[in-house]
Amino acid sequence: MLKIYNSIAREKQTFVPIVAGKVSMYVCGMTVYDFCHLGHARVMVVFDMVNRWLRSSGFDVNYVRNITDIDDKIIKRANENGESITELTQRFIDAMNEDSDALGILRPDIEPRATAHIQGMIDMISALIEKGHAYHADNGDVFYSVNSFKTYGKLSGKSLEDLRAGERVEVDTFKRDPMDFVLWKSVKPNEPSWDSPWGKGRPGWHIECSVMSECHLGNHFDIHGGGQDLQFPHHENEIAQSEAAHDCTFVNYWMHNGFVRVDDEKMSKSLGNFFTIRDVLKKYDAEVVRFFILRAHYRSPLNYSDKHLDDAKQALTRLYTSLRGISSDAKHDEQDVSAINFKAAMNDDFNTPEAVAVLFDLANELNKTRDVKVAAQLKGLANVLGLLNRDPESFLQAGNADSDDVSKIEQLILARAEAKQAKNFAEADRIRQELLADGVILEDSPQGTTWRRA
RNA sequence: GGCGCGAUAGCAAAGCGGUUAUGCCGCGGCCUGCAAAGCCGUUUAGACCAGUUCGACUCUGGUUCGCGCCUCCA
Repeated sequence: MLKIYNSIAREKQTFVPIVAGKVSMYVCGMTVYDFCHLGHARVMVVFDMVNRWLRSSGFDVNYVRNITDIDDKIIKRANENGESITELTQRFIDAMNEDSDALGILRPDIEPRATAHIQGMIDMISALIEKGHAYHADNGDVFYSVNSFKTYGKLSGKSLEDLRAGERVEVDTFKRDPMDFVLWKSVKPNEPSWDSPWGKGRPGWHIECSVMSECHLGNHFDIHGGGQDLQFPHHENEIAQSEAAHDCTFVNYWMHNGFVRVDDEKMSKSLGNFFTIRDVLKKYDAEVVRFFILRAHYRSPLNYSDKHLDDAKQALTRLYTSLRGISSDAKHDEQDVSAINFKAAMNDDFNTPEAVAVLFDLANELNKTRDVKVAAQLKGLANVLGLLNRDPESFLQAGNADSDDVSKIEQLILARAEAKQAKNFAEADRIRQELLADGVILEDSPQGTTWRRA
């Protein structure tokens, strides 16, 4: 029985899908005006893990992750770069896909783009106006009237009074209430626009997700995910829009992943303390990054530093080392105690740290027994998390741009073998040290010498 | 100011009202020409103060500290 921590209920709840055996899941994806950073990596990896676990539990999953390809920052960046919005967004969609592929993320079933759903947004906004939930203001914008939605604030636990009392509510004279948010922005010079009943303009941010989820998953679906920072106002506003437009519950389970932090502060664009995925991948193997994310619980904060990545690398190396020299398939036995423990952990709100601990228990058992069945168990369970898919040697020997090339390493190993043969241990040790200085560790065994990178 | 989350060993990170989490690091041993890896053993816990209980890291209350949201953000 899968339990999910439901943000809107603030507790773990047993997951019951709307349609037995099927799961409809929508995750807020990227705004494509720049490279993805580690915070984005976390959302992608976390919901990829959720997607994989649901599928391996037998659910027929329909996973939708949107792409926001029109918004203020995109327009601004395109103008700065002197390129078209289409060029800019396509460039960063391509980059996002490269990063996501590197991290071993399965593509969502559908990746809708906001600009392909303008008509749907116009339709929903019209419906909201008709029902008295939105109004066309004097400045030409269309606003959502938060007062018209009695349960506004139920997701984030905020009340309109408290929000209005907050210090940071910006005053906009065209709004009926300071908390009203924009559904449609009237056109401004040098901005893209679409025709609408309210004149030329473009959509506000929140409406796209209400429309794209409706289009691909219907008015009412199972899981909606995203980073914690989207809980308010984005997801709160989505609920207001969708539930007002459809008169039914929008989403059954809300999932929010925790932040990636740097020095105990949230990694974010505005703070400027972010690391792009591609920069991190220059230094660390993508699987190490994936493992680093998965060994923490998805709702916990995750501190990023080289030290923590190094630690994750060491740990993952232990798993791969245990698999060295054993060829097995990646099929696990569901009845084995390890699979039972793994499943219990994953079904407890996707407790990947505990699931990963099961992998280490198996690695220990494998090191002792060298049993092919244990190897298959380890690989099979790890694969559910998108880990340990590679040949161990290729992981252990993977280098980067400035690594020594393999032929040089093999030559030195050969020379060392000769020295050892001649009992010239001083020379043998000298070669070992020489390679070690270049980050190459040699390991002698009765079958010969193997190597890996530190 | 309003709302919420957290505090676990040297570092990271989970479960659990009483029984080894797990990984890295450290230490001792086995193994090795020497190493590395591995195996065996082992040192470090539960911010603070009360309360509940036969028994609390785990439940309750308070204190302190940290973080997040309330503005674009994954």
